[in-house]
Amino acid sequence: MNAKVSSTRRLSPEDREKQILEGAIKFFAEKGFSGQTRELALQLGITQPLLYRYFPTKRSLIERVFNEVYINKLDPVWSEALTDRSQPLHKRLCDFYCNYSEATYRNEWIRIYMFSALMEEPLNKHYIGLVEEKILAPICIELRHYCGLPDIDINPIDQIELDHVWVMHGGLFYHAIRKHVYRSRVSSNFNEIVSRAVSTMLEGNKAIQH
Amino acid sequence: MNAKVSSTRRLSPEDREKQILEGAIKFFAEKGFSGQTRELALQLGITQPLLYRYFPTKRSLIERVFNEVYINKLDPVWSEALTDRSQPLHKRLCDFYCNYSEATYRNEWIRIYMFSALMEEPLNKHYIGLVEEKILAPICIELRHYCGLPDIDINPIDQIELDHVWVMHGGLFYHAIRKHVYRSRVSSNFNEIVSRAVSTMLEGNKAIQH
DNA sequence: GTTTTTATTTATCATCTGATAAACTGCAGT
DNA sequence: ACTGCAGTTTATCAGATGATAAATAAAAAC
Repeated sequence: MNAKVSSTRRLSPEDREKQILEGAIKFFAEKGFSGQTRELALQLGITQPLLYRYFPTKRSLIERVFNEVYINKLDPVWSEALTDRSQPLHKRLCDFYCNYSEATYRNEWIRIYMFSALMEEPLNKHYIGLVEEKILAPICIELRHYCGLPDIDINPIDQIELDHVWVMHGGLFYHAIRKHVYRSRVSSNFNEIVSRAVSTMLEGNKAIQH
Repeated sequence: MNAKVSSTRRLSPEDREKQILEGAIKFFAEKGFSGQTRELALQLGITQPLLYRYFPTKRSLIERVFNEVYINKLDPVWSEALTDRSQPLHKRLCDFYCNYSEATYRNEWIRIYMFSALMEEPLNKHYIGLVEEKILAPICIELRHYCGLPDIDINPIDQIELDHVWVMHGGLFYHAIRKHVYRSRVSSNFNEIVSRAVSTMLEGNKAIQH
């Protein structure tokens, strides 16, 4: 039954580093950053000092984990597609959340993100800024256009407007939190959830016209 | 400037226990449960072994923290008021989230909740069950009635329907996560956010009638 | 005022934990 | 087959960390 877990064979430095990094992602996603190097090594089937041949400190390994998980996961094409008015807004939003969720609503991504946020890692604030600038502000603008409200040139987007869009965005993100952090039973058909949430948001906003 | 922090005076056991418990709530909310007893003691202005006179183990202190923060925070009156059809649903939902958020969208509550969820504490699953049963399922029922859809007796509430309501609920909860976990700047006028989210949700659902 | 009680501190333990150094071993080059 | 390089392990350290026992001191009891 494959009892030998890719055991203590000699690997090339590149392979070993990659193996450690990927193992560390899984490990820290599960245990948080206070997880211990010995337990990580055990899980990798190597000895603990070997980690220090590839990463000078535990902290440096954690920072490599951040890079690996968060670098270049937001494709700028997606946010450009958000503003392509040749497509109906409902479709644009559904497509966007389909792509976005596939990239980020993953177990390791979500859990490491929450751990890092609780630990006040700068990663979090940086990422939030990106989300507001590249995703939520564009959605606000498109939403105004959809509802026939004044353009951004007339009055700029304010905090209340941004927070209103955050409710849908956060609500969808929260689906991933429920799945990967709470480990609740959630409906697997996420596209259906997105489609309903987007429809409701669009029709609701059109109806109430604040 | 009150440099002496309620210093090393002798306190009655009740007062000391209360002081430790309240300090522990603040402390663990900030550092997570891997925060160290010596640092907690320092923050309280007492020595570390004194903690062990009042709590046999660190774990027992953590469990007292859970009790203190989460016991009886959900007033059953709120969920009853949700189903009182003599009031318009919009008002009922706004009132509910106003009360609910005041009780739970607090720094210590939110942060300890996220820490405990990531650590797979049973607290979390228990609480989620309560939310679905006492809050979200009733909202689903009221929403059907509001939209003129078939009653619960005809077809029961399914996972998709629950998840749809979770999007608004989670979106509002996520506001508190942004504030207390991410520590982002959020608009302070939460009632306005709630009112808009509820209006949008109600009108949107009426409009699309899935 | 003396004694007793008990809240609190000091001193300390055993284990854990990140990190280092030296020994070992598989493999490439000759 | 021998040699040397480099990937890996064993042994170990120093400081941290949860927990305990004995000593101290403030308040209560007499």
